[in-house]
Amino acid sequence: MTRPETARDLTHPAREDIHLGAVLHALSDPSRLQIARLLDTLGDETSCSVMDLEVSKSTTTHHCRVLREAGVIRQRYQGTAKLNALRRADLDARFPGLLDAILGAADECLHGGPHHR
Amino acid sequence: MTRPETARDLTHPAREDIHLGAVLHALSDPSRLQIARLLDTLGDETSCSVMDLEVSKSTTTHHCRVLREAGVIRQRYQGTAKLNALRRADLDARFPGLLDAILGAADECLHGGPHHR
DNA sequence: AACGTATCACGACGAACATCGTACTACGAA
DNA sequence: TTCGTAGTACGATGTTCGTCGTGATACGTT
Repeated sequence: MTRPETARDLTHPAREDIHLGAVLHALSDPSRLQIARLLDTLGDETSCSVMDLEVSKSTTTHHCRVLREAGVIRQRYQGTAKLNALRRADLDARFPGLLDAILGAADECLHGGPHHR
Repeated sequence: MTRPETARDLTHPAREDIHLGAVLHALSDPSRLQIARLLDTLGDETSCSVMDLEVSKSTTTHHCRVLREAGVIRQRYQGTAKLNALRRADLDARFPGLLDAILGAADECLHGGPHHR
């Protein structure tokens, strides 16, 4: 039956409406940065459920929403699952080098040095 | 009271103690991003007072403090003035390409819009 | 249709943040 | 020493954020 289209609409900002401040803020949270890293390593068809974050399910949903509204990821439904993908092409076009620098820095940060935890 | 020599001690994180999340969060604020851009264009000996931000003096002080504690800028006193400098060498060493990507994106962001200049 | 699974929307709550004004300190010059 | 300038510290306030639990929704399978 035709559902009232209000339910599963996912709004994404257009490429030119992606704002630097929003992207930086979105990726400044450790959970969200990890989501971005996961999507970068696991590929473009990663469901929310496979991300094993240290927060609850609803919080994960919230973080994915923030990332989507900032233009960092794209989300689409496939059955009961929601697949997430980095908007690499859009981000690279709008902010060249930014995504690579941040993801590279995150890798460096997490297992590159003798830092505590 | 146990006041050390002067109240003008400025604590900076060591290069290894600069954290990506703190840097991204610091630069996600428009005022702080602008401060970083000013320091990038005006050079390493820029006083707080020449930054003409749309916020009050005490708020500017606060933003500079956040940037310093995140490791983005270095501050030192010279007489009554406090000079600010980007910690470009430290940031480039720790997060290669990050600062350039962010500053470049900020320029793109501000000059690409439908505004003058 | 009924059920189970995956996900979301909503509301709540404490923590963190951005902002301000005022009172204060430090330094150089008169 | 007195004064003016540059910047700080502190407290207050309204806002945003991160987190959670609960109830609802959509989809595939039975």
